[in-house]
Amino acid sequence: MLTERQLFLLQVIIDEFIQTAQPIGSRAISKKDEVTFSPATIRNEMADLEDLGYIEKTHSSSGRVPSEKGYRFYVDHLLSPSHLSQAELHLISNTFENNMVEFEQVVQKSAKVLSDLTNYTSIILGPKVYETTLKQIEIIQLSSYMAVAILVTNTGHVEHRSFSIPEEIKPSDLEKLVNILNQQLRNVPIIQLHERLQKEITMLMQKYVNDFDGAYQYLKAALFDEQPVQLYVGGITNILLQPEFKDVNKIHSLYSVMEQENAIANMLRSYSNGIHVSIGQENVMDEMQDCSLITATYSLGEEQLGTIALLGPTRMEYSRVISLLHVLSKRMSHTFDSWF
Amino acid sequence: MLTERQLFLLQVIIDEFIQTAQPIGSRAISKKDEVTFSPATIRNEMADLEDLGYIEKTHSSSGRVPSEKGYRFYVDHLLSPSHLSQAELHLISNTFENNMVEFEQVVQKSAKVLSDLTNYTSIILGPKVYETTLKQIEIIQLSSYMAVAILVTNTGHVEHRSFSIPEEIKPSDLEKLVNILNQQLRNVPIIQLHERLQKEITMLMQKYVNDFDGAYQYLKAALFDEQPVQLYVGGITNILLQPEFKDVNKIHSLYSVMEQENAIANMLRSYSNGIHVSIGQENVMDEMQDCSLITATYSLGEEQLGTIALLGPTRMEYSRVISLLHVLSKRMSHTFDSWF
DNA sequence: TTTAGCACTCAAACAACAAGAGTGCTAACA
DNA sequence: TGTTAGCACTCTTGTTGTTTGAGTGCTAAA
Repeated sequence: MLTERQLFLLQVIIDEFIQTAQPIGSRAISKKDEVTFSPATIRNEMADLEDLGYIEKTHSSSGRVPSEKGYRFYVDHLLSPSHLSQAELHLISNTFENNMVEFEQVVQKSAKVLSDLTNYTSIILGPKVYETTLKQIEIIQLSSYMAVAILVTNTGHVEHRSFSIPEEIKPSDLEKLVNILNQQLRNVPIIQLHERLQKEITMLMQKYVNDFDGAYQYLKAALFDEQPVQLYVGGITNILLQPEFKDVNKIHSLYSVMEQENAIANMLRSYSNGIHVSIGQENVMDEMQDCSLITATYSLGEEQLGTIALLGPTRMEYSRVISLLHVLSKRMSHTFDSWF
Repeated sequence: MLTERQLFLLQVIIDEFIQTAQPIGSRAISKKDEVTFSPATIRNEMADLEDLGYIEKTHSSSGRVPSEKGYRFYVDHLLSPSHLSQAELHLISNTFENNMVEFEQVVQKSAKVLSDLTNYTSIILGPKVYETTLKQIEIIQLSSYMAVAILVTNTGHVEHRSFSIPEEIKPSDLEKLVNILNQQLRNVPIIQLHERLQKEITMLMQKYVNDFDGAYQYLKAALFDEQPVQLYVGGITNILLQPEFKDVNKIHSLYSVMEQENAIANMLRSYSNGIHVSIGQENVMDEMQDCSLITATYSLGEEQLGTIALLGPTRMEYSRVISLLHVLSKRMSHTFDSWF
């Protein structure tokens, strides 16, 4: 168990290191106003904290630096909730007052405001469409052999896909098909579309639509193939401002993994409700083991829609970032709720 | 005027430097099989080439490095068209044989194949929608106070925008409005939409639709506000592999400017038909003055649609990149032509 | 005109050294 | 018994000097 004084010193060391990125020495600590005891005492305590694994030396006669275990303890036990400044709250409010009416817009602006306020990199996983329901399907013919299929969900999400129409299929067939699809599938959850289509509607359609099989084959690919994940990244260059990323190789490996949107998306999806902090080696992705990742979720009603995250060095302003994510995820959820 | 031998030496120096990124000395050149004269002779010639400004020394006793004037001369007069390898052509063919049916898909895959083949960064400006014509407008009501407007062009491009409906407007009004819009505006070039709407149709609409002014105000914002530019970037991390970008500050300034999509898009738009090479200081953007940018255009019929570009260090494989852009821009144009 | 020879220059790598920040330990102190 | 002053020791950082090697320019001979 740590003594009061050790807790205090650990907090001072981590707070200081987060600000300066420099190893902290006993003399520097003793100079602080809040500190009443001498460098020698501090050295003794620091030796103990080091034995316990909370801080480390970069070399045998250097000052101390928080270890990952130290950050973990700090996040779990020492964090005082930081209150955001008026200016920060104002900036967030401004972003959301801008009368936004689209998911994409909200998510994109949130990513921007997060990265602007923190100087870290924000990653937001766009709202998943699975739980939404179908509002309408449209097929619009562009030429005799091309058409675009459009699918609208109850949340105003629009998917579209162009496809080529085989010659055998007449426009009238296509029209009938769309009518049937809309009649039968309206308000069906997107995730059930494919199944419902195969089980219940195939028979019906074959009866009314000539060459249903041909049409269906094309339409299926156009409408129900899996859609690309939507990942919004803000302030990717902020990483370059951090002194821990002076090395081009580090930057390269981190940026490379950021390009793999699917992997990032899956990783983000794996976090449940609430705020999660992954420090250094705790991260699943190897390339992020010099970083900390803080995640939160946003939702529509009870339904968790997506994840917002901030990526920075392990020397992160945990307190501020957590408060910010808290405010922003609430704000996003609130905005979405207000629409429906 | 340069002598034959000077031309030859300039070519050798630039070719060699493009491969190695190291200053080239007289001895290294003399060792090449094609070179029959001695290091001393080469030194004399190099001194002349330096006086003329085509090559430079990095310090007083170093080997020579091409100057920007040297690259410019190389590109204008010395470039031998490189023939692409079977493997390269194959990779491009594979990309395009994948039965693509959408602009976005073609552009995105092209960006990827370009960056993969070159290890530079590809930037593609998405097809402009101005010259396309309106195929159809749809308005789909999501709830009593929200709707999504969808606009489809003859090229299968889909724009959509959610908007909130003021209470005064009845669904029936909305429906009438859409009908009139479709009747009057079908096949009108997108760029003329706004003007046509104001000049010719306002009167008609006011007659049939209650509270037209209210509805129009909302719809206008939803449909006709300027759309965000579409910029596709491939292989942004490739820049980090180049030895000239070991410095984090350089990377930061370049990446920062790449984030300003509008500025990049405008810059790319300013290039006319054909292939253009901007070397170092020739670039309009300050942040790119250590880079070379090579641009080409793609089109639909006679209509220039967009720009594809490659960004790399001034020490770029000009010959190969130009050949590649040539092939790819043709291939893209061809694909689009085949659709319409 | 070309080339061999040679003196000269500069960057890069390395060692030696001083300064400074910080530590651990011991002994004295409250 | 916990705290602190004092001191020897360690390691990084910055400076300076040296060596090595690649490359140049110039001169004189072929």
